[in-house]
Amino acid sequence: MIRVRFAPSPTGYLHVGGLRTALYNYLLARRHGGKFLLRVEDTDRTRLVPDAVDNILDNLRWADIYPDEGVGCQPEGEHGPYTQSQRLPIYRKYADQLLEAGLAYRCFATAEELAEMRQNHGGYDRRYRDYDVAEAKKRADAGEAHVIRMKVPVGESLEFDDLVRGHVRFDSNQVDDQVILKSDGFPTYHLAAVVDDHEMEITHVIRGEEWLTSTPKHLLLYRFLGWTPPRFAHLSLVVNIQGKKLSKRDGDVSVNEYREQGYLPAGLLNFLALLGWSNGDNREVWSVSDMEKVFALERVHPSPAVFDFDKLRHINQQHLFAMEDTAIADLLPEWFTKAGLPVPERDYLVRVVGLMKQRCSLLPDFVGGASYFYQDPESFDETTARKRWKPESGELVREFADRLQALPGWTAVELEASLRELCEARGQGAAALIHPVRLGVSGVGGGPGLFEMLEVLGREVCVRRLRKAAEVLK
RNA sequence: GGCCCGGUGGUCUAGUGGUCAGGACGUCUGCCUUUCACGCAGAAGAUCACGGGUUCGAACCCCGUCCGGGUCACCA
Repeated sequence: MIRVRFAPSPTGYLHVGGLRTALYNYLLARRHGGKFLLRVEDTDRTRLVPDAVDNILDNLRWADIYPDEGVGCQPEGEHGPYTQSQRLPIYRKYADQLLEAGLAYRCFATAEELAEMRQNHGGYDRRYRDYDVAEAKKRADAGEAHVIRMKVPVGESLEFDDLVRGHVRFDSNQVDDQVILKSDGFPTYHLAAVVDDHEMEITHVIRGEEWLTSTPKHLLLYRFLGWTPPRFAHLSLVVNIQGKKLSKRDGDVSVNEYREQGYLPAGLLNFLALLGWSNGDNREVWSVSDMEKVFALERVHPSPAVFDFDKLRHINQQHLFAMEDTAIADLLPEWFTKAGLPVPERDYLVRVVGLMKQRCSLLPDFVGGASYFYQDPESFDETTARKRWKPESGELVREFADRLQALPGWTAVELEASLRELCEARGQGAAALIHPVRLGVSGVGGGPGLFEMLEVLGREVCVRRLRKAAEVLK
């Protein structure tokens, strides 16, 4: 049984790169009928962000890639607790075990000493590695602050087969005697992750490339503890156009921001999946449930990927196009509320969606980008007015408004017939009225087919707006 | 700087010895249309980072170089 985990640290909000990592983990679990767990790695008390866990949970729920086990589940599961700060005795136990086995040692170097070592010879000089054990214990028992470091063997080759990068080899001489238990009694990432991954029976560790170089330490820890390591898959980073790790300076990096801009979770997820994964068949539009059926780490490739906003928008639009008008309409009320507009009646909204769908790529496009369906235009686009509003337009529009007032039916077909009839009677081409009417009724030069638009808008609204436009424009 | 990973049009990618190097986004052109968009048709855009090999034949295999990134914390 495959068991994978997404293990964010609550030092900030969920990042798009984090969501991609979570997605790949989730997909692998689904593909093989395994379990996807969520573990919170909060061992750094200095960087904790109070509502980070809530944010991560909330965004995962939004994306619908919710864990099967762990934080956020009710109950959490049998391998808990899944929050590292609640597992301190466990880490302590293993640290002690390593101490007793002589695979780790107490180190009393102060922050000042370490800073000096870094300056002078570029790293910890292992000064306590061979320090007398009894003496060290005595100092520790006396309450002296210290950390526990792992005793990394000298001159060994540490290698493993990464599922996305292939064979990777490190020289143990490059690995420092990593701190595994801090002086505050909390474990570092290295110990905590290894212990938890083992105890939680994780089979595949899928994480970002930034962890690649610490994998040899983890391998050593597994060996020291007598455990079999899981398989590893190191994902490339999501980078900006300059090739650097995507950061706040590059714009929107937290999932929240995409959510607030009105991207569909399906669109964001699809786009993120494509940043490093492809099925090899030229298909690009995928639902999560379709990806679940075919996802394979072998098809994830190792080079970094640039986050391309245009492509994201396009993928999102594809998902929008694939949705039923009613389903889109169901998502819209909150966007009206956000825009400070009353929520239109549902049937009306569904009709608007039908007309606007091809013209929208984000949810708020149906609101702000179609405002004339909900409010009379406050102004008329100047460029369009200059181009389309002729001296005789006012009179023509006024006449058309009168006709609409009296028109027996109100279908697009009847509206069109009426307009063309009037134009013919006045010796004008239809365009002479079509464009001014569009401008008058919507305030802008583009939009859905005019007659469908008038039909949806309704008689009263059209007549009112046209009369107003004929007055205002000249 | 040491170590590690990466390198196919601007971007995401397909491709593991023989194809005109395929697809998508974006860009441009045309068609459609009452407009915008969608859609359709087409175009431009790649010395497959570079240099050596191996081979009858390399984007694909080997070596070197360059460039980019990651990592070297009592952060994850």
